[in-house]
Amino acid sequence: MDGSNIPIARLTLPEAAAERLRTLIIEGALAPGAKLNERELSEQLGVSRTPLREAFRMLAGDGLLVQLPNRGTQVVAMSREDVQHAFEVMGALEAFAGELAVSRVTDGDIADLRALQAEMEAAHSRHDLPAYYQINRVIHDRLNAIAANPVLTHTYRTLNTRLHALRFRSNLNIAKWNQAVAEHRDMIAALAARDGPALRDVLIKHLRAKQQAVLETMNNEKMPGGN
Amino acid sequence: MDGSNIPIARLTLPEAAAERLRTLIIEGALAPGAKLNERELSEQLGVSRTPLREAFRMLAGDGLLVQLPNRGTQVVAMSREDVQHAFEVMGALEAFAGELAVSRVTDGDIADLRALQAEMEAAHSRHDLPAYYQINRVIHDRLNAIAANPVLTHTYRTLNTRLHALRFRSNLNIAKWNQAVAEHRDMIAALAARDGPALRDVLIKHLRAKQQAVLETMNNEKMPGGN
DNA sequence: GTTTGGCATATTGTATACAAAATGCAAGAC
DNA sequence: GTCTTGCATTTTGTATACAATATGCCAAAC
Repeated sequence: MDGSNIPIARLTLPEAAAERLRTLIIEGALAPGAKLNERELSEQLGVSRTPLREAFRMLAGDGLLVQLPNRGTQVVAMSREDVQHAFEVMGALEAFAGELAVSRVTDGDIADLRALQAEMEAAHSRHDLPAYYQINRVIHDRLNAIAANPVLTHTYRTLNTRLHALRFRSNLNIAKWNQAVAEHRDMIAALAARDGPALRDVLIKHLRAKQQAVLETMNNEKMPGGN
Repeated sequence: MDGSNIPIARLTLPEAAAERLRTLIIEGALAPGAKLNERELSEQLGVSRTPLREAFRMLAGDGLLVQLPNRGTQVVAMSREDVQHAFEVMGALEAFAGELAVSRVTDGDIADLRALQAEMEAAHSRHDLPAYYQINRVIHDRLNAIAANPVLTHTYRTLNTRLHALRFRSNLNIAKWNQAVAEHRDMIAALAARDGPALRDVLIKHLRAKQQAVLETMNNEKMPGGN
């Protein structure tokens, strides 16, 4: 016996509801700050309020929702400061992932990453933004996988999701895009050279650029001083 | 008007239940791996199953409980690897907190920390372990406060709670205790000197020592290879 | 005109009832 | 004796009913 200890996935209603809500939030169908009416939403999702409320608790734990006692639940609306703080922590986490990756990376991993990098550059040169984002995500996930620390991966993922909830197709102008691709090249080079400190620097710089782009998007969308 | 936007605290039942459970888990009254029967526990806590289940969801999000669909909820039982991974991430987070703190610390902060350090050394020299732990916690919280990044603080706290759940009054022998106190001295010195890299090193070393102590405790308590 | 108080309504919080699934045991087959 | 099968029981999952709280409106007071 031993079916690999992985029972076939059967989502419970709260989990399914949470999954659905997560998507709605990230895609922006549920806007930041939006108040969620339990009865209404439960009817829309076709579940009763009980599992929906459990879904709320899960997403609140992930920082995607905010719950106020007796006043309901709303989609989190991150302030400029929140975004700054989150990106700072992301930077620290990814830098650490880089360090771990340096100590564990194999030549095979590097070959894989180089292949992905080539794909990314192809997407870049044909100006295919969606494909670029897609590969970008794969590369960062891959780095985390090489670091081989599930706690780190989970923490990173949770924070990243919260940031995605800003539906930040950030205004990535050509100059920034070029820079990002170049940083990715540096990243793989540092990893291939097993140069931890260099990788740290690249990753932190990379994250800071992303942060900058998102903050600029926020500035364009809402008035300064706003929430 | 502005009552500082802080409404007077009125805990809802799920929150109160979660709080209580958290304490029970950390104090070890609910042992790692223990299965939690909903009906039984709800009767013991004097609430119905509905709010208790919401409490379960919250604590699962914090990583203190594990929920298996249709098989109930149990207290998390961290493996050796889990502990290693968690400590690694804690180290990265605390090192980053140190960096931030260096850039923001005031002379007043340092005076406060020196006072706390003196208290800690007093507790150390009269072999008062509980007092030592208490002050130790205050100091680390203080460092986080100086870093002034709420996202970082929250992430750190969550992880730290999970580790506390190991009920690790780790076997802190005299040599290790001496070393820990010395590291704290170095920590404050590096902070006072505004030396970020030095503080990083001290904090990571400090965390590694803690990790070591906890892992040794685990080795003594259970058989190797075990969960 | 502004503020206060009270009521009607809407919404969240909690308990309970019912449904579905898992568990354990016992009887039968081999 | 061991393995399977089916049933009774327990436990978790979900819906719904009821309670408590918040919200919004309107009237009355100043």
